[in-house]
Amino acid sequence: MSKTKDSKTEHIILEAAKRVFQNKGMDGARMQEIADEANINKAMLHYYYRSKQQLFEAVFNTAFALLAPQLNAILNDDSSVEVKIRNFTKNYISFISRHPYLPTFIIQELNRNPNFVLKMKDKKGFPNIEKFKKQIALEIQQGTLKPVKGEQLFINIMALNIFPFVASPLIKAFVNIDDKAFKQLVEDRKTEVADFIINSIKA
Amino acid sequence: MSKTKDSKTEHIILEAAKRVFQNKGMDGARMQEIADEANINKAMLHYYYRSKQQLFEAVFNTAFALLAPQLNAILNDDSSVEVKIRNFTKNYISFISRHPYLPTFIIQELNRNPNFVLKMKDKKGFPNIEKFKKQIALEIQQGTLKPVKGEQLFINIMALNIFPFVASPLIKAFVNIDDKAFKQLVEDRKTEVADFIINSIKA
DNA sequence: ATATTTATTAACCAATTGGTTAAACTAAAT
DNA sequence: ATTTAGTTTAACCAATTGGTTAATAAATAT
Repeated sequence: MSKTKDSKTEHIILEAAKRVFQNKGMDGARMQEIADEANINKAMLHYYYRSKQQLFEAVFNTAFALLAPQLNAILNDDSSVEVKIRNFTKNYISFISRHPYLPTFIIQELNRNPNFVLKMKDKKGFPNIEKFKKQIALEIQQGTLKPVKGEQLFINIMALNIFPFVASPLIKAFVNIDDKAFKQLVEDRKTEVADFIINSIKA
Repeated sequence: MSKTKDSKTEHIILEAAKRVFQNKGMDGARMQEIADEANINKAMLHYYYRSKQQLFEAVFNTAFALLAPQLNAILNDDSSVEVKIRNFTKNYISFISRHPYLPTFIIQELNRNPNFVLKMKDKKGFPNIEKFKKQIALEIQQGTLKPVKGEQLFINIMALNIFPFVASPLIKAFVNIDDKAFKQLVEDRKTEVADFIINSIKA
């Protein structure tokens, strides 16, 4: 941490901005709405964050900083692939249930501005897949896993865990269930998804 | 088809609107930009579609109408689960490669306005999961499939097929590959994903 | 040919939006 | 006590945006 300042107002603004950007996106969000949400004069937003763009980036960065360690858990942890997948699935679904807006927000904004992710890649703590790939190759060689490419397995794990949250309105409609049933279904996935993956790749 | 009209201009506008809405979304799109894209006066947009909202809905409906039959393929086709999954995966990935904007657009806009999907549910042709659930239950009983809930399997199939397209900027960054390598990776998934699923559920 | 309906355009408009400014208020430093 | 620096506000501003209008051009019907 470089800034010891972090005035109370600054923090209140960031929290309000988080809530508004989260479900309106950059384009849909209005500075006035953020100000109202923070019970504060609109000029304060510019006083602390200069522009909408900079306020947005502050929100995006904190959101991403929250998500990245979750992914690093599965990429860099030292336990066996099976244990990692079981832990990750349970933890990740539990994590997202507490921040359901997160993946949608990040994915949506990265699609809007794909070169935005490049700035992130340099920062330390940015998820890197290399160690995971080596581990997969090793376990295949040891005979505990069927042959599978690390990249593809990683994508599958991400897809199975994240997709239901990103596409929740679609899923609710197709499967024809209400919010409560959806919540239960997601809860079930904490073990369901891990079993599904392990079943597929275990030798 | 009710309208034999469909003037040429009307069609040009819809195509232009598709392109703009597709990568800017409802909030980010500008009527003037759509007009420019169509090489036409902005007033024409209102002449044919009255409002931005109605033009958007026209675009959304055509997009959804394109996607729905793809999903019905796996839900209502009569072949075995294994065959269906193999066919669907290959066809769907090939389909989306031709319309890479589609799933992101639909998911993004449904998240922006979740009750929008309710209007869709009434229309015939809206994907329904019931038949698929019965088929899964039957094959489990016959001993060709391991026990698995139809809803969860359906979600897994959707997730594995759709997610890479929705989260492509994120995946490219994590797996550290460029557009070309990503394209190859997606191409590989035409068989990869089917194998992954079948491996997991086959008794 | 002429009237009438349909298509198209340029100019305009009111509302919204991100951002600024100058003045006022507050708290800390002298 | 008073200067000083930081904080907050109301009012304002220029640009943008979705949408309208009135006039014109093109096609269709009579």
